[in-house]
Amino acid sequence: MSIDMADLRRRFREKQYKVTPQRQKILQTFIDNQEKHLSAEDVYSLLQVDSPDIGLATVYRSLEMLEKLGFLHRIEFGDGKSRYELATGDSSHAHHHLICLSCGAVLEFGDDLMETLESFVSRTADFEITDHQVKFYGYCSECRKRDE
Amino acid sequence: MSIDMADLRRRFREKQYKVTPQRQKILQTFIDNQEKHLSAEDVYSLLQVDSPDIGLATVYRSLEMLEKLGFLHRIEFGDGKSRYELATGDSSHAHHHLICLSCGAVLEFGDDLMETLESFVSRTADFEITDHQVKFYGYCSECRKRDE
DNA sequence: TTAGCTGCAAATTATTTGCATTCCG
DNA sequence: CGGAATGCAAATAATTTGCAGCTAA
Repeated sequence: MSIDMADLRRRFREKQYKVTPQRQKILQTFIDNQEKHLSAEDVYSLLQVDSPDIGLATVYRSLEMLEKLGFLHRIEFGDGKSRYELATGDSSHAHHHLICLSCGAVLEFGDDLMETLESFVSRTADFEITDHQVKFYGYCSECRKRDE
Repeated sequence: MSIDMADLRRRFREKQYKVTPQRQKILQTFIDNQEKHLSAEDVYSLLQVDSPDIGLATVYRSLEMLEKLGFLHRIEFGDGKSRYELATGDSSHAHHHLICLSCGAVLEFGDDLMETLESFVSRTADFEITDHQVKFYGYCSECRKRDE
């Protein structure tokens, strides 16, 4: 169910894109950091250790293409930079975030009610939905405990 | 149910903020453009006509404070710039967008199922939800008609 | 009066682009 | 080999900040 390098090779061939070591390492970075929401700069820093030769511009270009090919999903938390996460098969469809207005923590959660809402919207608005993104803002238990 | 200048005056007094003509005009711009999602640059341009003396930095600073006070909501469509919309009383709580991946159109829709989802999440994740934002990506009827 | 605002310009930050060089297929 | 991809540096674009002068309370 998860993405691997074989997928990458296959999908790239289809689209005539070249499988370069840079692109593989960038995708690998996401595979190795499943739970994180990495910005271009984050990916660049993580890669510096093993591949100090890779350029930031290449990271940007690769993130864009990996998103177009469906390997990654872009998310905006409103902090001025785009972040990406691995589009893991089925669940790629639902990435919901709980954003704490106090400490800025980003928690994840999965759900199923979304399916209901989605079909409702699709029917009501005559709009073919292919993906969705939900963000809930509020206060996490930690902060509530601390501030009460 | 909608926000007006009297609200602004009242809320500003509470927080010791000054009611300047610039701030009033910026809020007025949103009142006059209810259905739009305005970026800082958009607001600045709209104001140039009647108030060419207002600075872009002031627009940025005002948008930030108006959001903090709850007059505006910030939304990110992933196009590199932040946008704002009037936080209209109750319904401020729900701003859902249908974003067409083909033409980029942003349609709005309101719903009630969200309430259900919200209470579910709140219970499951021990997170006090104060606001949420939902984005559905897909294809609008126009584009589907054209491209089929 | 005076702390808070404003406009302007300069500084930052994220992202994009031009181009000579390198490399996958 | 040849077009696509890369690295670097320069260019953009959005947003922020420093500061001297203005103004609402």
